[in-house]
Parts: sequence; structure tokens; C-alpha cells
Amino acid sequence: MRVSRDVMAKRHDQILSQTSKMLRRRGILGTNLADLMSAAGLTHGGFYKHFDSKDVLVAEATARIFDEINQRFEARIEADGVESALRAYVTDYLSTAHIENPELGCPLSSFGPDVSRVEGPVRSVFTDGISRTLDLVMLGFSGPPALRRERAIDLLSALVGAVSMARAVQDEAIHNDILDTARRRANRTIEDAAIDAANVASNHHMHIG
Amino acid sequence: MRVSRDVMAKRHDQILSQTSKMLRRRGILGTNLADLMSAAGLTHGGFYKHFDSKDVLVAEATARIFDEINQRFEARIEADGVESALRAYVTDYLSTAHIENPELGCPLSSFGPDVSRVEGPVRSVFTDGISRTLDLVMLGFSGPPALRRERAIDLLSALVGAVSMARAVQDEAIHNDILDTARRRANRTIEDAAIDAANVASNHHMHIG
DNA sequence: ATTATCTATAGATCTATAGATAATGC
DNA sequence: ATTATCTATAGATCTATAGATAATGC
Repeated sequence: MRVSRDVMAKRHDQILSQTSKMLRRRGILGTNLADLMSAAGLTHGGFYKHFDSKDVLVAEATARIFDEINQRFEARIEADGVESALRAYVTDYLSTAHIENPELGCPLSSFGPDVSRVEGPVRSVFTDGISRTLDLVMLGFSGPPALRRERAIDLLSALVGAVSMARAVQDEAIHNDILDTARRRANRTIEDAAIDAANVASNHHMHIG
Repeated sequence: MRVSRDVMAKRHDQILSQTSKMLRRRGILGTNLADLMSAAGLTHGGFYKHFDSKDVLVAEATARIFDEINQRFEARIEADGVESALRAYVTDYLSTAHIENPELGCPLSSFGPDVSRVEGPVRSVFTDGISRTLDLVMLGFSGPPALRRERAIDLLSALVGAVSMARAVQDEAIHNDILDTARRRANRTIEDAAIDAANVASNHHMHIG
């Protein structure tokens, strides 16, 4: 029942893809190899020809999650510019679709606490992913790097916290309250930063002129 | 080997206490009955004389966690007033002690995502706990209720997100960057709200006088 | 007589491995 | 000849239960 290298590569990819979804839907401990291989259309016995252990799989899948999210961000920057990309990132982050489909969303709000309980490759891959996401969010702001970084951390913290809370609460009124408030806050943060940038530019122009 | 009702009540309490810590340290799936009963100084066989199931235990322990946190907040309000209590809450939340000892801290940042994956009593108890925490944080702000609620949600989201991220990252520089930024932001939020309140009070006074 | 705890274990589930099978790739 | 997958299973672990034991409480 051996398959060609091509088919095997596709299956390897499929296992990683299913893992990247299951991790965000069920968490690290809730992700089990039997369900995973079944979702990939295989039996669990074949797993170890693809990965050395569950831990290695989780680390690789986590790297893929951050790669995909960051690449999506970069593509939007290319297409519409940094400000527009940041707005789209925030709108998507606080959307109902993101709340209801964690398997396609940000790993910070879906299994960040799981990662804080492990050591090794998973943890360092996650650290690197957060670092690169912060670098991208920074690009959406203008001004000196320290200020841009501060704004990026504040914005991302607010997004992660709001989605974590909104997903945990059952009460629809509180749920909507959290998301609506987070949307207003995020928009205000972005608008204020844009106004600051415009004022700095205009003052700078006066000094020159 | 039967024990007195008094001793049994103390052991029941001890099981709940250990669970409240283990939930925050290891998450729901990471909390197992054998380790739990062992931590409570008992063998695992006796568990079901105390609780009907793991699920019931988790729900009761979660209720206890929120009760303790909210009672601590209320006690500080009694002792030092609402503004001071809110400042202390924020300082504690973003402290190194809280980052390193999740088992004594806020359940939102330690196992909020775990809760979003379950239904039933655990979820509703968690929802109620968040609701009551928001009510307490609101007290720390002045102004119309809608504004106070908005500020409470914004502040709590920022705290939850910052601690989730800080715990997940391994890199010390990023870790400190996140916490320092969150501390500045939280203090600014509280200061700005206080200034707003003072201005409103002073304007109000002028109109009267 | 009742019952809280203990030891032991059932039954399910999880990661990982062993051996057979059949297709690939040299 | 090599090897990716399959079936089967080892060994560990988890929730939950059964039966024995000994102390409580009526």
C-alpha cells in the first residue's frame, strides 16, 4: 500500500493542515492523533512515517498557522497599503466569523494558554510567530518605532483579550457588548494614531515652510 | 476508614481548593482526578463520594475561583475605596507574581479558551463570573453607566490579552515589552478616566455656581 | 446500620510500535 | 529492495465503579 512521493507529500501537507485547524478548535491536549489522521483520510498507524512525535507535529503546525496569518497580512499590505491592511486585520479579528470559527483564526486567542504550559519547540515557534505578527501590526502605525510598537502591543492585547472573553461567555448580551466595545476601541485607537500622524506631518511642514 | 462529617467537609473543601489551583495551572483537560486527590492527600477512589463527576467538580471549582477573586476585590473596595481597589487590581494583574503563578490568578487568562470549548454548567458559571467581575471593575470608573461599562470591558480585555501573550512568549525582551506597555496603557486609561471625571465635576460645579 | 475511604479494576482512550501488505523506485 | 500504509496491539493514563474495611452516628 505504499504511495508515490507526490501523494505522500500531499498527505503530509494534509495532516499539517488538519492539525492547524484542530489545534485552534480543540487546543493542544484536545488534539489526538486518531481523529487527526482520520480527518486527513488516513489511519493512525501511518502517522510516524510523517512525524517523529505529536510534539513535533504541533510545533510544525503552529509554525504553519503563523506563516499563513502573517502571509495574509503581508498580501493585504501589498494590495491595499499598511493602514488598510491593519483595518482589515482588526475587522476580521473582531468579526462573528472569527469568533465562531477559531480553527481558521488567531492562535493567540484559541490556544495561547495551552502554549504557556509547554516548553520546547512549540513554545519557541509560538514566540517567533507573535514577534512577527507584532512587527506587521506595527507597520500599520506611523511615528517613531517605540510608539508604533507600543500601539501594536496595545491593539493586539485588546483583540486577544476581547475574543478570549467573547468566546467564553454564553450570554448573548454580554458577548455582543464585549465585541462592540472592542470594535469601537480598536477603531478609535487607529483613528487617533492617524490624527497624531497627520498633526505631526502638518507641524513638520510648518517648521520647514 | 470512615471519617467524621467535619473532617469530610474539610476534605471536600480541600479538593475544591486544589482543583481551583490545578485548573488555572494545567487547564481543564490537564486536570486529572488522580493527581487532584493526591494533592488533597487522598486516593482517587474516594472522589465520587464528594462529587458526581469531574464536570460537576470543575463547575464548582470555577465558581469558587470567581467568588474568591470578586470577594478580594470587594474587600479592597471596602478598605480603600473604588479607585484604589481598581488600581490594585490592575497592578496585581500585570505583576510578575501573577504571570508566574496562574494557579492563584485570573481564570480568564489561564483557562478562558478551555471554557469556550465546553458547554453546560462550567460555561454558565464562567459567564456569570465574568459578568460580576465586569460589574466590579465598572465601579472603579465614574460617569454614566454605559461609559463605565465600556471602560471596564476595554480595561479587562487589555489585561487578559496582555497576560495571555506574556505567558506564551519565551523571549524575555518581548515578554517585558508586553507587560510594560500594558502597565502604561492601563495606568493611562485610569488616569484619563479620572481627569474626565474631574472635568465633568468642575463643569458641573460652574453651571451650578 | 451507615458510610467515607481504600485497593483494585473495568472500560475507554491516547501515544507509540510491530508486523504484514502492496505499491514505488532504483 | 525499499517503504507508506494498514491492522493490531502494547503500555500508559483517564474517568468511573465495585467490594472490602473500619470508623461514625443513630
